[in-house]
Amino acid sequence: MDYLDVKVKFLKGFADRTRLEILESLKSTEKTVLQIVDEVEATQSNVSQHLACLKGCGIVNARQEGKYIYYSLRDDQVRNLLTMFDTVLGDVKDLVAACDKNDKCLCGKGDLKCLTKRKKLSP
Amino acid sequence: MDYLDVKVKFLKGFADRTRLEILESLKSTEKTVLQIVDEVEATQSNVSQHLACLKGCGIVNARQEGKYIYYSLRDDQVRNLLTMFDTVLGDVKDLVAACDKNDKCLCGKGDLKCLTKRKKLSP
DNA sequence: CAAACATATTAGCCAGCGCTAATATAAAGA
DNA sequence: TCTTTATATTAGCGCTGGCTAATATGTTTG
Repeated sequence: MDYLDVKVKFLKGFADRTRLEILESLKSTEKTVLQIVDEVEATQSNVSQHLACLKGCGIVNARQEGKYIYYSLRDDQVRNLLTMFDTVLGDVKDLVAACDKNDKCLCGKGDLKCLTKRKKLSP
Repeated sequence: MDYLDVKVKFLKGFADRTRLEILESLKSTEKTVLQIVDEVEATQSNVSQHLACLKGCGIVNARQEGKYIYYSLRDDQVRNLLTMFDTVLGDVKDLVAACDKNDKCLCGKGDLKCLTKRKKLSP
């Protein structure tokens, strides 16, 4: 696993809707798994898996206290990165949102091949 | 497609090895598709697809000049983001690289379920 | 116009990974 | 110890999306 692989893994850590919701909820303060489950639209199992993923990607930390496990953003660098995502998106979000017209991939679930769809619609 | 979907799409744009290589090669100056193909380990078709993707994600710009199309990083915000990735990774890259031991997902190609593998190894 | 060059598009394959449902582990309290 | 509460793990399904190979589109030049 070379440096680029590590970078890809790290970035994939952010590139998921549920994980972004979890990170958003951790921005203010550390939280237990159940607290996160309450704030996010996902099951306990699902949240646990995403937290394991975020931890493995170096994005969050875990701290055990009795029967609770508190998760938090790893450090201020990660917090800054999250903020920067929003800053950069401010400029381009409208362009990026115009999915069906310009591009073909990463359009999210159920919408994969915009081009394919377009062709099938106009025979 | 709400704001979170847009954010996910934008971040997915960065979360691929080939695309990161392309972006790295565009960091210095704008380039044509063939110039990029030369610098990156990928076919022309593959690079074209990734460029379409990066453009749709608002990460790169395209500028036609005669029969050539020059691609470049969208703006300095994107450039800063790329730099910041490396900065943040500096702290955690060793931890993130230790994949097989701690976590189960986003380990890159061919290594998907580390836990499953671990169980199969110890019966 | 035809040939050559540059880039984009398409279909199809298959691995990655997010989700659910069920089960396991672990800590705390009765 | 037995039960309850908190979290983690596993298997398996299904969609996503990256890759290849072939073809199409577009632009320049002879």
